[in-house]
Amino acid sequence: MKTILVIEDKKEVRENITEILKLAQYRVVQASDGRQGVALARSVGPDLILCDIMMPELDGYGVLHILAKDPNTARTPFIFLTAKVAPEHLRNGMNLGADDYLTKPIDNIDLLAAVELRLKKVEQMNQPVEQPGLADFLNALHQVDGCPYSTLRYSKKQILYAEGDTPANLYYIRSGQVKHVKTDASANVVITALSGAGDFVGLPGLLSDVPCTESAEVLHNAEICLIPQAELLTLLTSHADIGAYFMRLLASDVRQRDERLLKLAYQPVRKRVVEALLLVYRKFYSLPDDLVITPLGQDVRSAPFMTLSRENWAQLVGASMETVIRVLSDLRAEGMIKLSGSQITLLDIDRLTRLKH
Amino acid sequence: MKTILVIEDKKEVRENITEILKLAQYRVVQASDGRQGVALARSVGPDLILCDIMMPELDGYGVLHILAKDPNTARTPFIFLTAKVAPEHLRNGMNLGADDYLTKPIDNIDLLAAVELRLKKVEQMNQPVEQPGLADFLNALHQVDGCPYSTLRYSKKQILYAEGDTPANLYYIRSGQVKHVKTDASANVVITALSGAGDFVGLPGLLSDVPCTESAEVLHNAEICLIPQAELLTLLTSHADIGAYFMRLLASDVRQRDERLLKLAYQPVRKRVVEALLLVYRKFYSLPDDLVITPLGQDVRSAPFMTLSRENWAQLVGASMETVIRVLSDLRAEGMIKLSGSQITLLDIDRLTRLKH
DNA sequence: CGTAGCCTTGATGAGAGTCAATAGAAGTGG
DNA sequence: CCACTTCTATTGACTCTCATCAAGGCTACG
Repeated sequence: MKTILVIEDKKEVRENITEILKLAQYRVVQASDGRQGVALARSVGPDLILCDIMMPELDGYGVLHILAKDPNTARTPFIFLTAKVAPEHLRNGMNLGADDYLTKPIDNIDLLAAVELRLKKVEQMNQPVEQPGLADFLNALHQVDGCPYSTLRYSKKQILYAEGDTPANLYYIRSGQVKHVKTDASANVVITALSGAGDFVGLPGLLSDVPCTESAEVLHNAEICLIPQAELLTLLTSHADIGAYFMRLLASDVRQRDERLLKLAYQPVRKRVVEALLLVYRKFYSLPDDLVITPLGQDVRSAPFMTLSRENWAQLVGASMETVIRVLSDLRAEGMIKLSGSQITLLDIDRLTRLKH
Repeated sequence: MKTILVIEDKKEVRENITEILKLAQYRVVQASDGRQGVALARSVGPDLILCDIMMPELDGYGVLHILAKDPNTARTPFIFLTAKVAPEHLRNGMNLGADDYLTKPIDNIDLLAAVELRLKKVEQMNQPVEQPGLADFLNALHQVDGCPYSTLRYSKKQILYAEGDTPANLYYIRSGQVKHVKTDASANVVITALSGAGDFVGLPGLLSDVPCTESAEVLHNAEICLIPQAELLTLLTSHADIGAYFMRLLASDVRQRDERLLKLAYQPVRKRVVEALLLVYRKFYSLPDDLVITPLGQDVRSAPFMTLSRENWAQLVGASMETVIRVLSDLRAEGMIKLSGSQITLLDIDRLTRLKH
């Protein structure tokens, strides 16, 4: 129920208005002079204010002037009530920021119409503007031409950002594959994540102010959009849905890493290698039909085999390269995969998936 | 620069108004009848519309009626210009939703004042409401009484949420310690994170719609605020700064996990045990002075030793309990720590920090 | 045709997990 | 308050996975 504050010194008029408003299902708060009106406006926080102009103590102009300065009441629609019909008075009130102006004797219909309209207007204003949201943002990234962000082609082994960099962009992968690696003092490397078409890269780095603690390197020739940090921040603050989307992405990143943490801690290398094979396969070579994104027309699934250096596999598994090679040889001997150079083909995905150890 | 659309059929009046507005540094678009006015309003998207009432083709009421229904123009302030001063006409216009009403002959000062005021009003409305933001949100969580969220006391071993749950709350730890664990099919457990006073727990779980893949368990008696999911979502959409804050938290979570992934993959148990000791010490027992949060008056640093079961240490390190115990015995033999039951005291933090293997 | 960069296989040993038995600590109930 | 149970910590013995070092093969490319 909406609350309306009526500020009017003449009791009769005030109660008459109150009665009508109450009949129309509004909650009404009455003030008999300007000073009291301001106090009530502040304490009650009405949804709309009806205010007489000519009053003792503090007149209507004064009330509006005061309330317009208070951020808590500045947005409340304010309607003047008065007998004055001279144009210059009307101007006076409107130029102070009143939203409407009812002249006495007040017609009931006019009163209710004016009140209802102003309440509706406020409601309308408070609804978030229908801005281009998440969907448009994502679509824009796929525009072949007219994409609002600069798009670059990267070739194998190029670095998007390295540890220690202060990143200036968020990267959106239109096509290609990117690995995120983290290196320690003894030059040990793990691949912390893989990104493919449709993924964003570099978000955690952009959000913390400290320099990157990981680097991103292109695995296969890629086409990547750069979204400047400033632009990203604007998007995030102005579009709640885009913020929510990125938050979900981060949340899922956290989960994926937890998963890997658990596996790394307790599963033998053999199992981890198989998981890595399936991970890469699912990520890059076998998207479910409804998720296939082929912005440039190529069907990623058509790739007959996976190509990743043994070193990369090792970094993904978290084991030495020799060990990974041995496991791969075993799997080949068991007829589950085919190896030819750096190309690996999964021959029996079912068996790999069911593999217990 | 603001754009103003002037809809007026009389060329002389229109150009006069245009001239004045241009002098006042507005961009002006002119329409000579209502139909054209509507078209221009839609294509140009002006910041304010001045519109005559009496016009051929489509009169001012009609223009307002149409534009008020179009979500793209409904928010644009609309000012009527007319010679009509009869109150009922004024009502007519205002009840359609006009924001002001200037009577001809138009006084330049009034025109500029009215235009400026309405533009200012829109700007004011578009500014996000000065709601309590991030700082207030965080403060509210620490209110001993009057905390807007229900606060519960949890005792050791209580579960906040378990794997498979669909979480309904975000948890804020006012005091105490919580561990996040992840379990696999063979009942292996890793602690993926530790949370203490001032941390939020359960964010990733709330953001993805799939059930939890980890669980959270209280380590030491804790006092925890529950923030309902719905409330959180409201906060996130309405307060960009709170959203940004949580995003940063998630980003830092991702980084921490990457860090652990690397260490788990390549560092020997001994090193990992030492890291875990220092991690827990830094997290729970030696906050830098400016970060000590003692909402309930207790100084966490005063704890003389760390208490965590050997099993927990093992899960944190990602190694078997026996192995961890052996490493701890070694460290004791080397004089770096003191063991008495489940209590561990760090005797030589410097040496532990510098330890290479 | 040579060379650099991968990939592969072998031998070896240290690190870390498992199982099992014992020693303390911390509750529990009479 | 003490005996009893139950959990938790510790130590030992054994096994096995996996990293390391080393050497040889394969492939691609100039």
